[in-house]
Amino acid sequence: MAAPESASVATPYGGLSLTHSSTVDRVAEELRRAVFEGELEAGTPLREVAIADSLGVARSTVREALGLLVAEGIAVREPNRGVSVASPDPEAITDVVRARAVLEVAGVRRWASASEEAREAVRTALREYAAAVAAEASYQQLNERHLALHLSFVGLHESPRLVAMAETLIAELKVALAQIDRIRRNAHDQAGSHTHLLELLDGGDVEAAATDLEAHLADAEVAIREALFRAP
Amino acid sequence: MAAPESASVATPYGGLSLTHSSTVDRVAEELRRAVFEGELEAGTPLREVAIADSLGVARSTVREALGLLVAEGIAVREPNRGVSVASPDPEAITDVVRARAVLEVAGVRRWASASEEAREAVRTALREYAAAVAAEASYQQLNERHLALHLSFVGLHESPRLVAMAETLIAELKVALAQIDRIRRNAHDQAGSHTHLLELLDGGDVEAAATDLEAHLADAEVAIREALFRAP
DNA sequence: ATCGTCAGATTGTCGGACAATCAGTCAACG
DNA sequence: CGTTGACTGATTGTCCGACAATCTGACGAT
Repeated sequence: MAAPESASVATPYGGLSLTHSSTVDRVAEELRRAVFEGELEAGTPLREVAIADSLGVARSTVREALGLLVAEGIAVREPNRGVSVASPDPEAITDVVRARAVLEVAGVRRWASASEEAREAVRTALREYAAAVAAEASYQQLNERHLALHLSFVGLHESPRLVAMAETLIAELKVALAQIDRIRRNAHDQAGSHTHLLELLDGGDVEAAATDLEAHLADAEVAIREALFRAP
Repeated sequence: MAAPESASVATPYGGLSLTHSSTVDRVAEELRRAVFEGELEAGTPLREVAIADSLGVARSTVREALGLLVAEGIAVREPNRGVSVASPDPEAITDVVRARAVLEVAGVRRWASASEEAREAVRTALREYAAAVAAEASYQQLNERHLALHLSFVGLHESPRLVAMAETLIAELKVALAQIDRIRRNAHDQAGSHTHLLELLDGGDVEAAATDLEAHLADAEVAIREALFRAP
């Protein structure tokens, strides 16, 4: 069903794109990076003026960037008290994991009816994760790949909005993970578990894969909670 | 598990609250209202200065409010071209309905394991919807109650984040519905269908309810699409 | 028909300003 | 001794004015 080209030829410039990076975006990106890499501890207040002249931008610009972080759940704003890095409490962890479980498990259940493209995305995400594990990559690399794999499960829905939601959930989770970065989680012996999951999927046993994933998420939740809230 | 009160008595002020309404919030709320009530057609550009001195506030305040609307999917921002009311295209409708289906159906499937509180919320939502139908309430009233009912399905997850997500999805949908408000959808002969669904749930046949809901959403999608994109 | 160029409008960003609110201190008071 | 009230400094919420960069549309030149 080709769209009727308005006379003349179709333009051959379909493959071009240009990323418009506004100052606000760059500020927000820098703040995200600082949070995810643990430079900014949870609960740290993000002072507008301090950030502004630290980055050489106007306060209004910083304000707008902070609004973005708040919308993404990376930071929280208290009226007249400013915004600070979100400090994950136990309920938040539970809720995020539960929400993720809904999105990811439902995605996995769609495995059979998903597009081959989406399925292939899962496979490559797993490959890259496994490669990072084998190469004993940095903790942050592992995290990144691991979460990307989970995101690819949601991608099986082929719904941009569901993926966007999963992304903000994962962003919130990354704030928590950044806190236990130093504690050096023992995690990431999980590569095998994920491989098993994919085998189940390719073998057609979707239900087993779904329950597997659910168990994995439940495990992850208690692991994170213990690392965070059983502090010395 | 009562929290250990730090000596002395527990404060008897638990039931107090105070809603801090910033100017930004009020501006955003006014804009939402205008969009949902059809005063602002889809695609209408939201000029910062015009809104600013129309409401008697500063431009920066309006900018921040617009940022909120964009984050909620009610409006879209194009770089250097400002923000305008989101104009739903067919893909967006499909995607929103698909995402809703995932959240709502998964919620309904949790009926048995949900808290009695959440289940009761569904029942009262249905009652209020039915009452509105019986009273031949205004089109907007019906819409409001109908969507509240669907939101209560998501509430069965008892996950604040999933509910928040469903709310933004519904907000996006309301923009579309505002467009066909004038066209006076025939809809809302659906009260019976929902009552049937609840009977299935209370009877324990969760699966039947889930497939019912799925069918209902699919119907709604084509209805909306036809009303929107088969213009005279 | 395509390409410069120009004027007008609008956004993106800046800088400064001020009242309102908040956290902390500390003295006064019952 | 615990509560209250007043003071100070810091920070946010909001406003105002300004300017460069960018988009839109028209107009004329090639």
